[in-house]
Amino acid sequence: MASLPSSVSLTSTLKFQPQLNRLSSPSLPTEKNPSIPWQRSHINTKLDGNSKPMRGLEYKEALSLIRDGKKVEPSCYLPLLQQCIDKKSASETQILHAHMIKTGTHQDVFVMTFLVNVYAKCGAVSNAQKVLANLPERNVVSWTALMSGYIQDSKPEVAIQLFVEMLESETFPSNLTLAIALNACSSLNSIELARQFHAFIVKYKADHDTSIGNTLCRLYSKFQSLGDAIKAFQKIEEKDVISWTGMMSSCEENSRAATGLKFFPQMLVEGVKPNELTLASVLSMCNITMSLGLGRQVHSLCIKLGHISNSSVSNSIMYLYFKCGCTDNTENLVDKKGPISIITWNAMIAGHSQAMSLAEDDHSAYGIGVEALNIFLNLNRSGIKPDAFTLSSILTVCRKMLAIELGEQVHAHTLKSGFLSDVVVGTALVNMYSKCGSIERARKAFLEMPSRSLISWTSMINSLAQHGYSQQALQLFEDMRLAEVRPNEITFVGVLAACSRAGMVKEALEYFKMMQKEYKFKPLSDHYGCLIDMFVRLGRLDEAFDTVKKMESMQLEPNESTWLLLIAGCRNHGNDELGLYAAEQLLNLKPKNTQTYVILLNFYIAANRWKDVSRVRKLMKAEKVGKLKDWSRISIKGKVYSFKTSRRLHPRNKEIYKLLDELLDKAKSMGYEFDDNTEEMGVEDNDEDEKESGKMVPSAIYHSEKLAVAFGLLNTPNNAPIRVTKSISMCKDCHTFFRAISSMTNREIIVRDSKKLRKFVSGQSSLAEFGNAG
DNA sequence: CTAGGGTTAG
Repeated sequence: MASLPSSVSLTSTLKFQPQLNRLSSPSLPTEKNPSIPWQRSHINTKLDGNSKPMRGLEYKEALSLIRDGKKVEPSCYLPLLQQCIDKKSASETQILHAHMIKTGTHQDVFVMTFLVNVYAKCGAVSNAQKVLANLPERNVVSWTALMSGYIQDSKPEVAIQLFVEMLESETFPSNLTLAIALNACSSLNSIELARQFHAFIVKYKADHDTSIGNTLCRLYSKFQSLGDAIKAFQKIEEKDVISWTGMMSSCEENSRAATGLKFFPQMLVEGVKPNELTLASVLSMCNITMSLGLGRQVHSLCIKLGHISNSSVSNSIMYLYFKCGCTDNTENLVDKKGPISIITWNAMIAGHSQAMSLAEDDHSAYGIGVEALNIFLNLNRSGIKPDAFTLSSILTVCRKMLAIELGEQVHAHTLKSGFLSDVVVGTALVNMYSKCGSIERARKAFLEMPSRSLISWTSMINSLAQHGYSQQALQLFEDMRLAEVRPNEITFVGVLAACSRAGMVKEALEYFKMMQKEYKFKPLSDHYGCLIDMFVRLGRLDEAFDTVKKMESMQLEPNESTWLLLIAGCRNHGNDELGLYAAEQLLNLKPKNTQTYVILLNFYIAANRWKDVSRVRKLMKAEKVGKLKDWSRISIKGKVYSFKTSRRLHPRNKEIYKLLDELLDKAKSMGYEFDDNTEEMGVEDNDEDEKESGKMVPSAIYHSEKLAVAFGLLNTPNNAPIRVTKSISMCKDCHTFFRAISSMTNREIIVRDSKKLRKFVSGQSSLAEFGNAG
């Protein structure tokens, strides 16, 4: 038994309202109020042992006696009142209440106390209040019931007021009362008040109690104070499954899934058995952190504990396997007895969509995308209707596959099924169109949205910035602020990118400042990246490098893209010393990476440092660094055709090469000059002969994208745009050549390579550049 | 009273 302090002073602990300061101290347990408040389950508003749910017959008997207006034992009302709670029926409660008054039962304090509880739980707080007012004495149960009622009635402040009155009337709160009071703090969104209650709780050593501790933990989590949540959790003497599950959920809510997962093995070690909710929570965190290994173990645990048939659990596991690209083991997870639920379908599609980002290269990502589309087709064949989750996921798949035609079909589907008004679907459409090269349709989709979220605005701002529409991006940012939508860090990435593309140094620095001063956002690597990019574009390399140093001083490690930006700038503006430094940093950061070596090589080639070129090549050989795969692809009528530089794989290659040669001649006559790059593409060798001859750089005349475009010209209608995707960066010559072709053939040519999207219309080109989000 | 639980957009 917990010992109680000899006197209780609330004035030092609870300072919510001025009147609290006038409180007298509640007295110690008395006959009137005999409970030791923080003993768990000592007081319970539910019926205790002798009033288990009545058997049908007894219940009916009691009911008929009451209907007949006969007097019954007070305890007969209890199961009937319990029924009223279950049904949440205030009117039936009133009928019973009237009967009690008629038969004199309203003198029974115990039954009437319970009646307060019933009214409160049925949402009839005023009735509860009246009953309480007529009671000769109040106890902790009736006070607590009333508080609970007011919370349900969305009047937490009244509940707090009642708590104060309760103390004034020298009634001690039970652990349940305290838990309810804490919930009132939660509803009032007042962490200050919660801390006062917490102090009160600590003072009476109730923080060791399981229910109280659980409640405190969740409360602090809600107030985004995870440290306090963990402290509250640690104070709990007997941590039950709810404590552990709550602690882990709290971590998840506060974006600390990895921390949350650490509690799981501890829980098992302490011998607490996880239930379905625990497992669902753990799996959800596995999904966030992509913990496949742990996920597998949890999977077998779920089977062992018999929870695998729980659909939340099995869908979570399936999602994990798919998103980690691990497609075995998934068959058994689908319940084959009934129709597959839409959530299961969605988990499969979303899993594939996520897996695309992890794929080794674009080619395998494309394959996973095709899988996702097949699942979508099967879903439609099964007769189940796709929902907003399905459509937004599948639009993301289209975005990642750069499949604008498919995206258009899904768009039509969306319109037909009425999900176009869904904000997430609308945002997915904006991004799909933007990434597939159509900023016009992205903008149209954005304007047609009935409502826009922070992410919608951010997507549109970033899209405009990526397509080089800096002014429009900044204007939209101002519109967003006028619409009173609060931007976040990623919005500012778009804003700074817009400034960077347009060389607006002054504005960029202003927004950078605004972000920190007005919005209290700490700059991220991406924000610095935009500034570095801006200085690099302007050839202000010193300032670019200063920005890198500034970034380091802010404890932000420069990343791959930081160094890549610097290297590109140094190559364009001939700063060998800084460029080499950056290249070496990159090599430290990503050793054995093909891209890194190619960059290093190109740097030396451009600087005519041939000794270094051969040194790096030897190093690549010694370290067995792989080569990049180069191919270009074009999709015509749903079929995909792949091309490789200088290869003659396609059955119609004669026509293709003939057309290319013709176009080349014609372009030359119009002033185009072929520029065979000395640039090392680091691509895989086309065949053994070429390797033998030592020809390291295949001629740009027949680069794979040229072959693909020629094939497109041959096989699509005269006015159709030609869309080609390429696995690595496109070279300068192809760029100039496509400008010429677009004017000669009067065709729109769109090429998406690993970094940029280029659009060629009537001899002009426009560029969309995608950062990491692309 | 503590316990929500599968799947969507930057």
